Amino acid sequence: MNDAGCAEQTRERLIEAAREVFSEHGFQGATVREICRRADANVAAVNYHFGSKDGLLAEALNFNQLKAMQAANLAATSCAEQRLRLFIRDFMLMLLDENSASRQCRMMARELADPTPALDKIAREAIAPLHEHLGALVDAITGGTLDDAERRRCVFSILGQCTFYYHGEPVLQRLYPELRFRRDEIEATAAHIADFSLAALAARKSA
Amino acid sequence: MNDAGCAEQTRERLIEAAREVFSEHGFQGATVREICRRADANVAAVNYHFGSKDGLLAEALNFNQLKAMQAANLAATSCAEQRLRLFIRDFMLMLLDENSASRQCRMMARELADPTPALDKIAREAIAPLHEHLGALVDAITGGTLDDAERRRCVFSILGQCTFYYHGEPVLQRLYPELRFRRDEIEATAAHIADFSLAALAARKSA
DNA sequence: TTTACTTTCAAACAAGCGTTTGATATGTTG
DNA sequence: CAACATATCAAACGCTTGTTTGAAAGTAAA
Repeated sequence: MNDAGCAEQTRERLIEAAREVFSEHGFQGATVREICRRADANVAAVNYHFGSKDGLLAEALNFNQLKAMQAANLAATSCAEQRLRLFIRDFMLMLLDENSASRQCRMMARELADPTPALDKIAREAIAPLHEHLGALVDAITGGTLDDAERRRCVFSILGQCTFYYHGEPVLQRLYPELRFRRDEIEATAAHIADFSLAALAARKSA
Repeated sequence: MNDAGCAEQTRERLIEAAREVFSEHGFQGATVREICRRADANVAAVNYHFGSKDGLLAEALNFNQLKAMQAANLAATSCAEQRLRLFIRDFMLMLLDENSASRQCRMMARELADPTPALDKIAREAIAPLHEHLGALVDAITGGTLDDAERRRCVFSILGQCTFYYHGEPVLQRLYPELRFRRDEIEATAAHIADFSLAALAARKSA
């Protein structure tokens, strides 16, 4: 063991600080020095404990909340339509609610447009299951009448509506300064996206 | 005047190269040296002609194509539904078609998630009119039955579906390597988004 | 030609980055 | 105790970044 830090604690503090900084500034924009400053650790600590900034990112990635969301949604006994509603709500809260413990997931969204060494892992372990889950929901709602390309496009339409609020936040804040994403606004937005998407899927079903 | 460069030509080459590099790597990711290399100019040329990298970005921004798109759409005599179809098609081609002369617009999309000194100008001069144009279309399609918040959310739903393919491209390439956004695929995608959105708006109308 | 102005260029600058080093202190093990 | 491994730290390294400098080359006006 060591002094006050008590060994393993520095590692944990670094991971937590990394999740903060990565989610705020993205991988490129985040600096090792800033992470260490927030973790009250020396600059060399990152390379000592994780080998590199890349290694820290890999350790900081955590898909547990996303997996838990999907598991809970699968376990729900509601109909497919209602499960889509719930899923969109949970997903939007994860993306937008400042108070939720979702920093480790927001890190992902940050990197989507700007590949990092960890994007392969993110795509494989987090986003692919997300697409599959939504694809199954779309199939259940439309009665399995869509071919692969159509189902995929429907999944993209739903995800696109959700992630728009995340990616476009800086612009939305400028254009609509009065728009604040408090919990009730997030839920209303999620309800809109669910309504919008279910109406569109219902049209697919009858067609 | 000067030697071969003929004065003003260096400025123009720098702007053109800047549009290329900014649209490929974003403002942060782009380097002055890379821009000057492509423009066959000295590193100091950017600061001589534009004062700074920021100044170059401001000069390189160009919303003409976006404005032309909206003007053409306004001039169309079709019904609102058809005009939304056309608009989504044009917008998607602008965002995704490598062969179109749309680099100056793709620069914008790059910056949306990562504010730069020029984001205020982009939001004010390019994105706000875009939102207004789509809002008017949504109003025409739904018969003006929506309140401000609902209309805005419908606009966001449409824009979100479109920009998803742009922002998520690196991930989509990893998950669906066979997916190539050639012109026909872009048009099919645009048709899907229009179908999806019009079905959802039709449900709003009757409600 | 001389003078003044514009433009280009190689070189350097200061700052920030991720990373490495070598010393130092601490705890564990023989 | 001595020997060893672990963890931290200040300092520096090597590199890249945007920017600045001062000289050189060209053109234009006096």
